[in-house]
Amino acid sequence: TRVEKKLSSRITKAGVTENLSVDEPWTVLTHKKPQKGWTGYDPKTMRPPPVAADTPHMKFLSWNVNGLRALLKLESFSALQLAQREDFDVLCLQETKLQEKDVNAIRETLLQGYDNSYWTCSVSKLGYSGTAIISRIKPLSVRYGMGISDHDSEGRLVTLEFDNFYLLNCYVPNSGDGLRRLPYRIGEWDTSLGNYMKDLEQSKPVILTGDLNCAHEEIDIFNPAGNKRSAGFTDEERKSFETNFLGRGFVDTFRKQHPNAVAYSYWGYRHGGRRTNKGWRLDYFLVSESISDKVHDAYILPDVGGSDHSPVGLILKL
Amino acid sequence: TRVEKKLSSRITKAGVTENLSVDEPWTVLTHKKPQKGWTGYDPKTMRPPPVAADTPHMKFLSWNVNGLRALLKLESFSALQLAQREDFDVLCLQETKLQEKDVNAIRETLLQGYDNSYWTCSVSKLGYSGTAIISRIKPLSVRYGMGISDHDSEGRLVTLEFDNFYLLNCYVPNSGDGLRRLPYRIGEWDTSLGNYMKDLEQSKPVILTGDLNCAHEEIDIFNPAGNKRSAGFTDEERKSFETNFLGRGFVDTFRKQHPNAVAYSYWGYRHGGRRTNKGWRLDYFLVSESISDKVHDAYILPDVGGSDHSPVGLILKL
DNA sequence: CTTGATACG
DNA sequence: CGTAGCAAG
Repeated sequence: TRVEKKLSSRITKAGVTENLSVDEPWTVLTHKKPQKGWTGYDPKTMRPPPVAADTPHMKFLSWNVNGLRALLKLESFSALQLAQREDFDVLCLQETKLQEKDVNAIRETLLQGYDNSYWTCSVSKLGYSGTAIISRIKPLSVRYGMGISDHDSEGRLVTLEFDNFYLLNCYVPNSGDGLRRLPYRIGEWDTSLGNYMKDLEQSKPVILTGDLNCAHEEIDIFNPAGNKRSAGFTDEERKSFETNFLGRGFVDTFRKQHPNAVAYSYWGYRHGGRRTNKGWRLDYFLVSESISDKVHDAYILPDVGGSDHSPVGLILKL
Repeated sequence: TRVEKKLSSRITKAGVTENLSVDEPWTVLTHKKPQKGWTGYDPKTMRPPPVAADTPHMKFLSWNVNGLRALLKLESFSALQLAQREDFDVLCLQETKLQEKDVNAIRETLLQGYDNSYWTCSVSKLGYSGTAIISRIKPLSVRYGMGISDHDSEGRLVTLEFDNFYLLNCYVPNSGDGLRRLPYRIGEWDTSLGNYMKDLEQSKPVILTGDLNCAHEEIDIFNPAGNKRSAGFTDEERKSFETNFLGRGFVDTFRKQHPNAVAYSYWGYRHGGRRTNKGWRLDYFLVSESISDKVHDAYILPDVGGSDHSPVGLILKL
């Protein structure tokens, strides 16, 4: 079964593998061309420019892996190689789909050099949702969930406290087929999360990363008109995104850095979305306004395969 | 997904493929050596001796395919090649795991030259059980089930009437984990099936083939001592096999032909059973005593892969 | 289309 | 270990 998986990945995801070949998705990008004063990442390598050697900074990667065990079975994927190539300090994962009983075995083998890892699993539905933060640096404190039992049974949120900020890794509930969960998502989850972030912000700036399950604007989705009633692009979710996050002082770092970039972080498996770049930008780094000018770059790594999402990155000057 | 399946089959089932390479399973066989007057099949090719050109006969193959759609996806499997190689007149399948809605598409593409096919599916549990008979010759009549509604909802039995016999293709209920279904299996199914066969026998001889889910004697299983409480080798099932079938005048054709052959037709996937020949003989051709001397040969084709069972064969002189 | 849990073998 | 249906995305 291992071998089978690995071969299939090679076959079906050819070109979106570890060798960083620049594939379709990027060719239709309309990033601003690099120009004098450009701070964005290189549209050819899709990697950010180096940070000056004397500038203290931290590098974050955030990735909805759509099942961590499946990812780790892929021959085309190596966590170690990803770490060496991207050199992140902190890795945030969403949709690990792990059960509590599987966490220990995985945490110990996943990544050497990142000895601080914090995992949360859905206790209501096994093998569903699940998030984790894996860090080189030991945080000052850890919190699982937001302290509201209605929102904390699906392993969707981990908060780490560092010296200069809180880092929140979140997998926002999908509104689901027929938008059955839209009321919960908008009326309860998003508002509670916004409140929780504002609470934390009273002591330190906040970074929220993860799959926020909302493509904010038309530029963030391949077919805006056709998806007005699709989970993740309803007016309600987009409005909620603005009201609860942007309107409360959190900055969409990628969009701020790359105002005109058509760049996606998710491509559904269903209709060859990745091949045809029928994507959505659902994965974010939002930061408190007070630290938004410390962003060296926010970026997306669409060449990293193994999931229906690609990782997104943030480099923050300290 | 197609490609994936096919590759995996090549890899995991190497050696048990279409090229008829004689693999492990057979090397420990203790068939009687071919000798003067030997009528059994060649232990090297595992195929029966030819029938004299002027002897009218029919050739039957019977196979628990463990999911027909999965089998047909395998690159290593071709129904046409199987038909050409084995030249059967009638093919009986068990555990097709088809739903009614999938039958038509499959029946039309499965085998040219075998235009008479009769399919039955479980209506109680979708994708469970299911049997079929595929024939060159058009039968005189067809019957699905045995006319007892308690036993007819899982698509386990098809009866075809030919000129000189009834052919029953059956997938006997597995007694299940913890032997939870043993009482039903013994007390209801086996007895009802025996009665049904005796009823039919009043008009014509009967042939029963299929996965009878019982290894009759110690010789029919790799580890008799360790499986005394395993479904398929309990004393209750073995006794029922004798009482309801052998004791009522139906002959185990393979065992009659090859009294000392250690030969299996099933190897569980769970512990590399096929590789190590940890097998069971669960698949049979039983025939009415009145035609038991018309058996040219009964045999097993352990070199045919793609399922946890191998096909079994019968050649009957007419 | 893909993951994972579950039933069944 | 493997097939299949199911929920979920």
